[in-house]
Amino acid sequence: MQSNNPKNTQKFWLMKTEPDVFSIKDLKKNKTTLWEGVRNYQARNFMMNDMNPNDQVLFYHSNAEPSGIAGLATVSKAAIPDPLQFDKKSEYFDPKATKEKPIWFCVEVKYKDTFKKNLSLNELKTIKDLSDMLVIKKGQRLSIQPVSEKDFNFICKNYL
DNA sequence: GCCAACGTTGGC
DNA sequence: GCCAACGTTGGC
Repeated sequence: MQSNNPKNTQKFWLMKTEPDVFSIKDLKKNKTTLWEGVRNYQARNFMMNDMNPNDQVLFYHSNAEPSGIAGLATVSKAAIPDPLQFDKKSEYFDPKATKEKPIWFCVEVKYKDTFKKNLSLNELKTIKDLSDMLVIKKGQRLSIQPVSEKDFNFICKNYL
């Protein structure tokens, strides 16, 4: 699969996770994790086609109190077939997937940093410089979203 | 726990 | 290929 973007360009992302399931603390403890269980084609396509090692990630807690950006991570490995699609016992098992023709992919993500204070969704919505971010848009459910370099840097500079 | 918004499925 | 019905996400 050919990417629209050159492989050597560093890109920026926001990745959502429910902290009850897997939080920035868990990532810090584990150092790296496979971003398994994504079952949305748009999010899959980002991982499969556009995410490369060394891309930077805003680690976002959803369904949290409060929801918001909790940390930083980096993409440490390019996409591989999501092992859970082959695991009959997993809730992410997909009977249509085969080893020859996997359907779902996941990247590996590595811990980088934790925000001293979560940058909550409420606060994000009030920041004029970040008004283009997808995550603040109503009804935006995509669990992996592209972030502009400008927004990424602004957040790190002012809120980390 | 509610429900708006969105994605997916499947009948036609 | 349309679209109604259903399932899921995720803020609140």
